[in-house]
Formats: sequence, C-alpha cells, structure tokens
Amino acid sequence: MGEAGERPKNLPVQERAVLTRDRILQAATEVIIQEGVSSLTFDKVAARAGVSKGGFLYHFGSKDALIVGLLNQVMGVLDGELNVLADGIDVTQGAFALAYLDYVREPTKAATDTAVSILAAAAVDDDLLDSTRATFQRWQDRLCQDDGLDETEALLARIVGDGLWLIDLFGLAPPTAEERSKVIDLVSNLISDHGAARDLIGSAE
Amino acid sequence: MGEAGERPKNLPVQERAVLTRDRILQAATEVIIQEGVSSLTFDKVAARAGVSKGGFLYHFGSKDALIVGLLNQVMGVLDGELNVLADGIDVTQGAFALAYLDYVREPTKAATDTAVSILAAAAVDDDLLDSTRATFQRWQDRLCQDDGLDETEALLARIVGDGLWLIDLFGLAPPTAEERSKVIDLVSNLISDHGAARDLIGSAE
DNA sequence: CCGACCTTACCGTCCGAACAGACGGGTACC
DNA sequence: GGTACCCGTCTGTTCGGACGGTAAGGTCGG
Repeated sequence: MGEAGERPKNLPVQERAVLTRDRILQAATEVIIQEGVSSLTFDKVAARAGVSKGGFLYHFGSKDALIVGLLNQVMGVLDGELNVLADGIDVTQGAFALAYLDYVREPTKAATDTAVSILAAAAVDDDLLDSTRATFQRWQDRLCQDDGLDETEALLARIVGDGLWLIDLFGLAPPTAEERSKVIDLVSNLISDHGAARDLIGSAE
Repeated sequence: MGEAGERPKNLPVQERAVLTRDRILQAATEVIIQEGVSSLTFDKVAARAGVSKGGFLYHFGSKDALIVGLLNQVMGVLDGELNVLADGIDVTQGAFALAYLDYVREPTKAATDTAVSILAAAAVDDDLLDSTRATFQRWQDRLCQDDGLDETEALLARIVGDGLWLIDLFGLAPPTAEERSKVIDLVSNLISDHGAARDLIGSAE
C-alpha cells in the first residue's frame, strides 16, 4: 500500500503546492469511498495523502474548507465532461439532455466522486451544498431553456439521470448495465421524438 | 421549546416503554432534519426526547442500534403506505408501479423521514443499509414480476420515484409540485398502456 | 422483592484546530 | 558568486472539548 508514500522533494515551490493539494483531495475521496464518511478525518486524509496534519491544514484550514474544495473540484470535472459529451451529440435539440442520460449509462469515476462528495457535504453541513445546488439549477435551466426541450421531458431526463447515480450512491438495488441502458434508451427516444410524447400525455401543443 | 417536555408518569410499564422508544425515534429524525446528520448525538436526541442519556441508552445500546431502529421503523411505515396505496388503484397490472410514482407526487413525512434515515445510515456506517437494500430489491422484484409489468418500464418507474425523493433529500434543484406531477403523469401513462408506449406513436385509448 | 425502566455521574478516546518553528527556493544586494 | 533575508510550504506537537459508552444506583409497578 505504498501508493501514496513518496513525495517529490525537488520541485518548484508552486508546483509542489498544487500537487499536494490535489493529492489531498484525491486522498479524501478515497477515504470516503473505502472507509465511509465517518472516517473522513484530518489524520486519515493527511496520512493517505502522505502529508503531515499541519501540512494538510495549510491547504484546507477546516473541515468545511475540505468539503468545499472537494465539491468544487469534482463538480468542475463533471461539468466539463458533460459539456464535451453534449458537444459530441449531433441533434437539433436536446443534446444536453441526451448527454446527461448517456453519462450515467454506467457508473464513472467522476460520477462516483461527485456522489460521495455530495454525501459527505450533506453529512457534515447541509449549507456546504449551496453552490452545488446552484450548479444543478443551471443544468436544469439549460435542459429546458437553452436546449429548447419540452419542460416535462427535460425534467424527466434529469430525474432519471440523477436517480441513477443516487441509487448507485446508496446501493439501493442498482440495476445492471444492461437494464439501465434499456431505460436510458427508452427515455432518450421519448425525448428525441417528442411529437409522439406530447400525444401520450394529451397536452395541447 | 417545551414540545417534548412532559412525560406521562402513570402508565402501564410496557406502554410507557414503547412510548419512550417511539419518542426517541421521532426525536432522532427531528434532530437530523433540523440540525443535520452531524448533530445526531446521544445528548441531542435524548434531550429532545425528554429522556436522560442513560435512559436513551437503555433502549438503543449504541449508535448503530439507533440507526437500525430508525430504518426499521421508517421503512415499515413506508412499505405499509405503499401497499394500501397500491390496493386502492384499480388496474389490471402495474398498480404497484403507479402507487410508487403517486407516492412521490409531493414530499410526504414518511418519505422525508425515510430519506434522512438512509442518509444518516450512510454517514455512520454503510453496512447498516443492508436490510434497507433488501427491501428496495423486494420492491423492484414486485414491480416487474409480481406486477406483470415490462421490466424496463418497471425500472423506469422506480428510478423516477427514487430519483424524486433523492433529489428532495439533497435539495438538488427540486421541481415544483406542478412539474413533478407532470413528469409522474407522463411516466404513468407510459406504463398504463405500454402497447402504445412501445412504438411511441399510438395514441392512448 | 424482583425486574423493567430510567437517572446521575463519570471515563477514555478521538478529533478538529492552533501553533511554533524548520526547510528551501527565490531575490536583492554587495 | 556569495550572503542575507523573505516567504510559501510543510512538519510535529499540543490542547480543549465533544462524544460514545460504562457503571452503579434509584424508582415503581406487579
């Protein structure tokens, strides 16, 4: 288990700093995943990151700061990956919704990291999730407004997408890769061809 | 804050016991909801339940025991309410799925209590969720097997249902009552006449 | 007088946080 | 080029307090 032991000594000051910071963040997510939220302590994270407790506290002065750093990092990654995925989908509308669904086709590292970070934040202090909530609201806005999708279908896409990684987070009878793909296809088709979907709910156009 | 203060003195022994136990459980959920998971301590719960710390520990010998008791209570209630709701729906098949969706049309106390209990369990020790996971698996089995529903549609119903209360739990841009009702109607209709849903074009009835 | 139920008092541990420096590269000045 | 100094980075230690859990005793119905 010497994976996090050696620390580079001879590096420019700034680079060493940013590396240490990232190592701490990764160590924190590893601790949560492997040992649970209740084991997310300064000592555990510092030890796993190969840094002293004081060194840890230099980068994150409090537990709240650690959670915030975790959320910023992981939400940024997720937002970026969603964007490139949406750019790669060539449809007239609903690209972001399709990307949102496609992203959870199977559990990815970014999705898992995000999930456990949100869990940790909720466990430590609910208010830490405020900026995360704002990001989800932006995603929701983009799903229906920016993407020109029917409001209900846009919401359905997000509920299914979020539902899947949340089910994974708690392990509440998570579906197999095959099953989730079928569900995602079902919803994706519903969105792509939404003239038919409008008839199904019987709402006026 | 005298809401939990007075405690009945002159009652049969067993009744007093079960009352205290229930008061403790309710106090625990209240603490989680109002002060967060990190505030779920012996002292806080005992104080809110109007019982001494020792008295609390008589009923729940450890924090794990408290979480387990919380989960059992709340999952039992939820399971019962789902059953009566499903019995009240008169369709040839998919009654449980429709009930599962109808249940999250707006956030209920039972759903909220369950959510926060699961959150607390995940925060304290992941293994405590094992029996809860089994219950969710039973629900999933009933959704497709016992209910004679298409597997994919059954899974969709559960993902949407679970997705909604999980979104509520973390407050991740939760939809309004109107919006969620529309989504639930959309999925419900999809399920009700799934012959039409399969080719997405046929209009209902 | 017994057992269920509850109380007060207490203990050891762990954890978040503060702190006083050490190290070492960059920079300025001679 | 040497030397002195500064500051970003990091170390090891210490501390106060909260928290989970124990112990021992008391009350009351049966």
